[in-house]
Amino acid sequence: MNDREKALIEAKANVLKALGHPTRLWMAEQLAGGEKCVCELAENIDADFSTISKHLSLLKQAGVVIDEKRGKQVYYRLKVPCILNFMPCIEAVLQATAQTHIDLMEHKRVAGQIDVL
Amino acid sequence: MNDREKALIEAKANVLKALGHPTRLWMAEQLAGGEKCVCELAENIDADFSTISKHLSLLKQAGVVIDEKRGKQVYYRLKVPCILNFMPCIEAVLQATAQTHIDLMEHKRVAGQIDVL
DNA sequence: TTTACATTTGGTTGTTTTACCAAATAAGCA
DNA sequence: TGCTTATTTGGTAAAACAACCAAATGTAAA
Repeated sequence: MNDREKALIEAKANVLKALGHPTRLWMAEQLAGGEKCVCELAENIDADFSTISKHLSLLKQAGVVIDEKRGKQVYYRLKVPCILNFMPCIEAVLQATAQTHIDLMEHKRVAGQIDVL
Repeated sequence: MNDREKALIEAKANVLKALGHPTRLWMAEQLAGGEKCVCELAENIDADFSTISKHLSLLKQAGVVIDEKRGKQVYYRLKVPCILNFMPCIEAVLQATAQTHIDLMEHKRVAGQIDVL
């Protein structure tokens, strides 16, 4: 792997990492419905304003959102809306995992191993 | 946001976080081409075997991959192949960011501000 | 049944992330 | 102008992460 490839994969990982936090992912999902100001987002997040601001700034620096100040408020919106197209697939991962757990449990029952635990 | 929604968003963020590391993202991309054993992946990664193993185990715990031991080797594969479908969109984010930088620089030139920096 | 190989686990350390508080900044309004 | 509201920035402590080394495990082959 050469330097260019390495830089590319790092950049991509960085975008995914930005979305890899519950608060930030939630924010991105909210913004999929259109731009919101910080205060609107904050209404539904139980965290300090400064924390919220830092999450937004991280999303911005990762290139996921852009901000625009209008009057007293700052509005954020998704820079590239496709960013949430893959949620169905992420959910499929979760479902596959859940199914694995169910299968495991059912095997246990079949084998009668629950009783001995 | 209720508990169930909270748990769901945390689970989804966890999958994204798992992919949000260059080594792990690279591994996932490799596995998109079919299963590989640890040693095959390791060939192209400059890190301790134990580090590699831990990255794989994190991907597994996030539900992104599954492993199977065959003989002396352990083979990993993507559990839900769609997981990489969104790379084009991630790349679009990077490109949008790059474009912003280019625009910024061009404005600077137009305004002749480079000289005064 | 030793020996060698492939991989994982446990422990440690340095780095990064996250959250909070307090203080700074920026804009509109009295 | 001075006040209030909206948001960001700086500092700090606690938690999580990533990498390494050494040691353990499981499997195959000698």
